[in-house]
Amino acid sequence: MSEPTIYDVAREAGFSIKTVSRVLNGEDGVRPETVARVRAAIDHLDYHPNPAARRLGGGKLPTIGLVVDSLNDPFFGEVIAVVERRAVEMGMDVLVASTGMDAARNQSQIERLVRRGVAGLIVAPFGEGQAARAVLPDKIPVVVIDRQCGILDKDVVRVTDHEGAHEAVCHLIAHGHRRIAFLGETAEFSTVRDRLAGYSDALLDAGLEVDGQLIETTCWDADAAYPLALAMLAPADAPTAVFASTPLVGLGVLRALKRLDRQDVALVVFGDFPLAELMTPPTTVVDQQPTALAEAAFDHLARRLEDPVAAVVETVLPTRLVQRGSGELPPRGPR
Amino acid sequence: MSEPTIYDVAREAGFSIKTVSRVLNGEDGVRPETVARVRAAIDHLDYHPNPAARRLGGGKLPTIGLVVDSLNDPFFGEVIAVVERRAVEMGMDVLVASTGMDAARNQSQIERLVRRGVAGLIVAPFGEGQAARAVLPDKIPVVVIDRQCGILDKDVVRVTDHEGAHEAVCHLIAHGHRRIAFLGETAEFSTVRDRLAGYSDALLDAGLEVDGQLIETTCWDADAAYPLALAMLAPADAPTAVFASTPLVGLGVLRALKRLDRQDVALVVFGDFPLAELMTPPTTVVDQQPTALAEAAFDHLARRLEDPVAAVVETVLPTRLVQRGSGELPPRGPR
DNA sequence: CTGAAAGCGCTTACAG
DNA sequence: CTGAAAGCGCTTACAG
Repeated sequence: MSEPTIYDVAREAGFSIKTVSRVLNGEDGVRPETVARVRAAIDHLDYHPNPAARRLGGGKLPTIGLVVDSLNDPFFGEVIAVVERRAVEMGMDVLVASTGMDAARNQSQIERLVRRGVAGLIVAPFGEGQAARAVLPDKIPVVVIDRQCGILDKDVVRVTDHEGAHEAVCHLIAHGHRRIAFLGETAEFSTVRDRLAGYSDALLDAGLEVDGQLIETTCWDADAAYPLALAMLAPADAPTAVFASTPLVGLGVLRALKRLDRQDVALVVFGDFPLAELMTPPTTVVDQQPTALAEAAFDHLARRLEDPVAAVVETVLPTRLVQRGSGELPPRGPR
Repeated sequence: MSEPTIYDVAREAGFSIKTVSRVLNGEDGVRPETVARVRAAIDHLDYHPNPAARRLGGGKLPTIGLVVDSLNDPFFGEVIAVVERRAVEMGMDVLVASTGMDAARNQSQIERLVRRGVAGLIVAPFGEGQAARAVLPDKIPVVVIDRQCGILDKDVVRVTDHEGAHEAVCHLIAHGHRRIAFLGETAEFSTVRDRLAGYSDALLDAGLEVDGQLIETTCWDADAAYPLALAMLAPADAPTAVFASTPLVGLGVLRALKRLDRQDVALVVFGDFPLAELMTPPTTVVDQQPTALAEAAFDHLARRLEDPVAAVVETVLPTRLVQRGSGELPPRGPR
């Protein structure tokens, strides 16, 4: 009728509940024969430990908390999908929380998940250095994804922002472009700063000047990026190429290009997005490989769940330039 | 140091823990003055009830379970975002689970969430009639979204699949099309069957024949849809318009059109998708308004959380034809 | 209107 | 290698 408990398993196996608990938690110092008998009872009764009781007794929930900017975003959508699949494979589940890029909400969401008793956290952090670090708990494993935010004492999994941007801009330069715009969200984000640095370094490496007029770092989202992209691209002396530091900004640029009915402006977007291949021309991107990033993040969390004092590691995954057409356009002639 | 408990609140307020519990659960029969004193103590100590203890005592977790086909899907991404926002607003959190369109996994995911003790469930069901119904729990509120699957004793929130498809196909007919293809996933889905019926009825209403050659219902996903769409559109006597029953199928069609370098085939997709407006021509869609659907689903769940025996309701939200260009193309001439 | 008691199903700390 | 006891922080069922 009702769910079997640890007492039912103990009775069935002929041992005390403590021994069942030992088997459940993989503690050693139990005779193999005993382990087998307990396992058999567990299987026979289809017993599942009660997570609430386990939690109350002093353990953690078999649950991973995932904190991201936004839940309806293709990049984080991939991350959520991978984390959930991996979690379920090991019998855990996933509590999701979004920050909406708000510092206060970021903090309250993390506190809520910790209070719930999640066993570990995967977080796309928010803020800078001490502020970003301070809201992360120390009692449970935390893996930081996407951006480092100056956090040095947690595992971090991110991509080569500087190198990826550098490669993209070198690519545009190699195709003949000299006036290349940079459009990004606020430079509050370390990822945006890194990508901007990669952009600047690529220009300097090629002996080109970094023109502040061609740099826009207030494109909070696609709606904000659209008018800024329009303003950047409308003039007669507009740049011949654009580097968009995120898909959202890229979307704003694409809308502006559509509005201007221009298909001759070269474009590379940092971050792949669905339907990029269906744009006209198809959009060249720097692929962040969110699936690989999420897999790596989960690997690190699983490792730290087993060994909480493992050395802190920073994993920097390579990006991949995906040439689809828009990044290979030559500079247009003067109009 | 450690978190305050109900005993701390009781001591601070000068009442027993039972009275604190009453205030916490909004039970009536407590003097207003007492409520105020307890509330003040709660605020003063920044007390948060321990969910695990509450659960173990016999209550439910302050948690909503959300079960969908896939977590990285624009439609469900919107649903997840809305559900999480609403849940957090009422102090609850969200466990997500994906089924991958697999019946066994669907069942195990639901069982897992129920075992965890979620207070309620929002489910995009899977299967048909008795099979779909059987896996849903009866002890907690369940709201079914997107498709009914013959489930009659649970709240359902879905859209006008038949009418939306009917309107879309009438729209194509009004623009002069006579040979209109239907591309959909398996007819196992009631939504696909409803949309197919809407398609057929629109043709019949216009005195047109329903040609089985123009109906394809084995486009499981975008990769499967692509070759099927290619085969459908390549011949000289190909249909002049396509109705795609989901965004995934629409994506396959768009790829095929790109491959064939054709911009003269009319297209309406059931379900909006990001960047539809950036296609060439921009894609006309039947908008399912996932945000409104998710809001309605949450409203129903919240209602049923308060009143578990409320009458079962089926909510059918209207769709909205969004004309962007691809659905307004005239039939091309013979080649 | 308020409270004392028992119990939910585990875990930790201690014995043997 | 195994177990008896206490306790985690709530809730339900029962009193008064």
